[in-house]
Amino acid sequence: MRFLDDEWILPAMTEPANTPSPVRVRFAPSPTGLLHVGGARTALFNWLLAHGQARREGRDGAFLLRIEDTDRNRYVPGAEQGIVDILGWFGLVWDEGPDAGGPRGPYRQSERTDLYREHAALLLERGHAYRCFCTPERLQRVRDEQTARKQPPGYDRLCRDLTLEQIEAYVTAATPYVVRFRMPLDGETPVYDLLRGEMVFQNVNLEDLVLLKSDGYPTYHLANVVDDHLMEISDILRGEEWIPTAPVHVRLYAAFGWEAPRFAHLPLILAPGGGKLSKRHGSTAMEEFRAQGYLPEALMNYLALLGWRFDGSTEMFSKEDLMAKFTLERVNASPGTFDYNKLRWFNQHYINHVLTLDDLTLRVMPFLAEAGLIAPGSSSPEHLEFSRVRPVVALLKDRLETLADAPDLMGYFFQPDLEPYDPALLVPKKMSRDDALAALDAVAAVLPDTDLENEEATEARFRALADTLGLKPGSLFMPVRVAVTGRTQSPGLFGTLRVIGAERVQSRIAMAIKRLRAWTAEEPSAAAAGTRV
RNA sequence: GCCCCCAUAGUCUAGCGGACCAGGACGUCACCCUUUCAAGGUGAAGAUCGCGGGUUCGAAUCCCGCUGGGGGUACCA
Repeated sequence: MRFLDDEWILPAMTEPANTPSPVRVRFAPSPTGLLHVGGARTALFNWLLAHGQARREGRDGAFLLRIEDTDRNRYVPGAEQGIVDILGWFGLVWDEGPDAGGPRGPYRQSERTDLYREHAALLLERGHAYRCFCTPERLQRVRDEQTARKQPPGYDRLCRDLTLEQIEAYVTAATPYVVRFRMPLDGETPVYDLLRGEMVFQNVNLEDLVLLKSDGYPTYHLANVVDDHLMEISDILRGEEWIPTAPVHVRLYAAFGWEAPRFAHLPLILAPGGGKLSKRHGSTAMEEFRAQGYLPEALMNYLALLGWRFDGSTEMFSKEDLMAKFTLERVNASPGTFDYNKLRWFNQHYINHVLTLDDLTLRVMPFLAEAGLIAPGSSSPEHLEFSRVRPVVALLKDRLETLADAPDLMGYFFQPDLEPYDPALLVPKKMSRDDALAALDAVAAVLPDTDLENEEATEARFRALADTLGLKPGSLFMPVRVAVTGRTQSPGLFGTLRVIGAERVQSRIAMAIKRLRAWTAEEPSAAAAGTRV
């Protein structure tokens, strides 16, 4: 199907009348620690806007990763790699970044300091910025005094109008200085936000923010504006905490003579009790959720819905669904509370209903290996433990809320012998020790010539046995369950027996009989008697 | 204190002037299924649409005020 010969269609194809403008967005974390879920959601929305919405609309969409490592004091070695790793695990891919490269690099701000210094100099030259020689101590003192007088704290602009002579004196004395932005003293600055519409700020309330620190590194405000312009960012999607300084950024673009990108300030993610989501409430870092056995799919689905909505009733969204349906227009402006419960529900749902058994098995294996239940190895179907783990996962996946639940739930399938358990568990309520013993004896007797592979036949046999003993089926099943698993809760008995295997089933029942006898002899006790009627 | 943002059940939300005595989901409770626990199914409770004024024939939906929650107020991002 080619249109090359269609003369009249050619011009339109080579030179579209209205070239849709490309959408270039960025996620710009600072490498100061682990990636917060809020940051992950910001990254997600950026990515969805560029790779999803923009591309669907026939525009170019690029997602860049930029590392904002301009704070030497908070820099954490290895944090950048951690962020790159976890974003990859989360499922995001970027077109340009410190690792991926790209035409607008470098993508690490510490490698762009010359650029910031040049731009600060430009602003100085044009009178849009000034050198401030105030010491941090003085600034602190000024703030303290203002607070004491119940005045709004802020820089008193002492250095805003120094004379040339004064400046020269400071410079020759090699006094350290910062470069501050010269904000208009009056008037107002409107900021247009894609989610909120126009927000108007009175310039009197805005400060002469520091652009270049005395160590020569830029602050966020300068680096951000310079980079976003140089990297041709079209849309800034960032956290709501940036709203207060957005007007300054707008003024900065104007001072440089640049067109400002569009802004969309994403709503904050709040903690269950209100306030910032912090350690006190539970996990906050993506790395922690990964370690706790959350699936990236579930996390993505949950995080997408925390602030974005498709139609109010659809809730299950795969990555592909989000790509196909996400629109910035449907992002909410109001903050949302992080609901650990709902996240768990999504995780459970993906584990039990979305992932294939093979996939789930592969993901569970590292957790089992970590707990020492299976041999470590690569996560692939070739792993020698795969065929052993798979049937166990099939049996227990419906009660797995996180992958990390696996070791506890599955231990007895992998260990040769059971961990010690309370023999009293072998005797169900309303049953006597002798009844339980009789049941176990009867089962033990029948086991050698029972084919556990045939669940239905085994069940029929056990039911008949219960009937002969005058027991309800459940009363026979429970002692067997406890004998074989060491606990009162397990998957269906016959599937459990099948997977554990005849050999271990027999030895565990024999052991249970032994312990039950011993237990009764040694402890004809009140506690045990009391639990039974 | 000052500046700013936000406001539908405990939580996430649908709703964008009349079809809403407000819909979905998590959570909670009950029942069903059942060999235990889950999962699953069915159903229920839960919202004076934060409050008060307007505008309108009519407001959860528009406007104003208040209250509440949150954010910012660094040579951190």
